[in-house]
Amino acid sequence: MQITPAELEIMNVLWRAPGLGAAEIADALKDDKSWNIRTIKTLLARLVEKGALTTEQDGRRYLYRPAVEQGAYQKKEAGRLVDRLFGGRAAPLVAHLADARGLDEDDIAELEALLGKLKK
Amino acid sequence: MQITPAELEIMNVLWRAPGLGAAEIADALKDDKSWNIRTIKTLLARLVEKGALTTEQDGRRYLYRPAVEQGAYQKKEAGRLVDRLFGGRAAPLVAHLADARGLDEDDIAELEALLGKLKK
DNA sequence: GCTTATGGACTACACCCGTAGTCAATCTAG
DNA sequence: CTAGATTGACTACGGGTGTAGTCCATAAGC
Repeated sequence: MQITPAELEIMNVLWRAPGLGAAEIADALKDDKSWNIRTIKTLLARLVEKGALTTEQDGRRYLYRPAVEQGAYQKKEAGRLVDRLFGGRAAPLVAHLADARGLDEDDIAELEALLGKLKK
Repeated sequence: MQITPAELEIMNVLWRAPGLGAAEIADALKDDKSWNIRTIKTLLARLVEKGALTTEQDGRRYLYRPAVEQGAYQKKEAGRLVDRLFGGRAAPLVAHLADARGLDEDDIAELEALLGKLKK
């Protein structure tokens, strides 16, 4: 199930707030993307068609909610990136992230906890 | 400078061994991808056109070498993924990677060293 | 009640991408 | 020297993707 970058914007909204209608999604996105409502409806239709969203009739309109778990999707995509760019090794990716964007205190603490658990 | 997945396969070869000709690249890829030499040449032409490769004439053929650093490209793409999928936070990505693919001893050691340095 | 806004369904269209094919020139094996 | 292989340049083409437009039915404002 391939989700394109534009479609992902929609998914991100619905993962945060499942069960919105097209107009509400448009509203949630209006600050970041200047998308015509038609565009959003096209993306919604494609996502439904490819099984990434389910619909529920609500009067004259549909309410949309994700049919795929955000975590599962993130995991799959992260794995793909690591394979494509880093030959499957995760550590260099983390090093790059640390360098490019900097990890803050919380990130570092979180990672340390994670490593501790992994070493167990 | 957008590099597509297919183009990235070429870049990966040239990052490892800059200065190859089309036929040599085809040879380096023949085990993983069953690409026609035409396909490879098309990808090379597109990469040159978008400035990701430089060429050097060598008799009747070209030798290709990357015009972008692998590290810089990796960094940019890693950042894009984190933004698109994780709202900019790196730690959840690492958690996913650890979960999905498992980090081995070396990875863990590497990350610990990295965190140590970051905490400085 | 008429007009206008809104909903979903279907259609459009240009550009990108993967995957080659054609062509003309040139190199190479016999 | 001739026939085939190889090279880069250009062309092709179907499916995916971003970005809407059209159509028809219905809801809502006046």
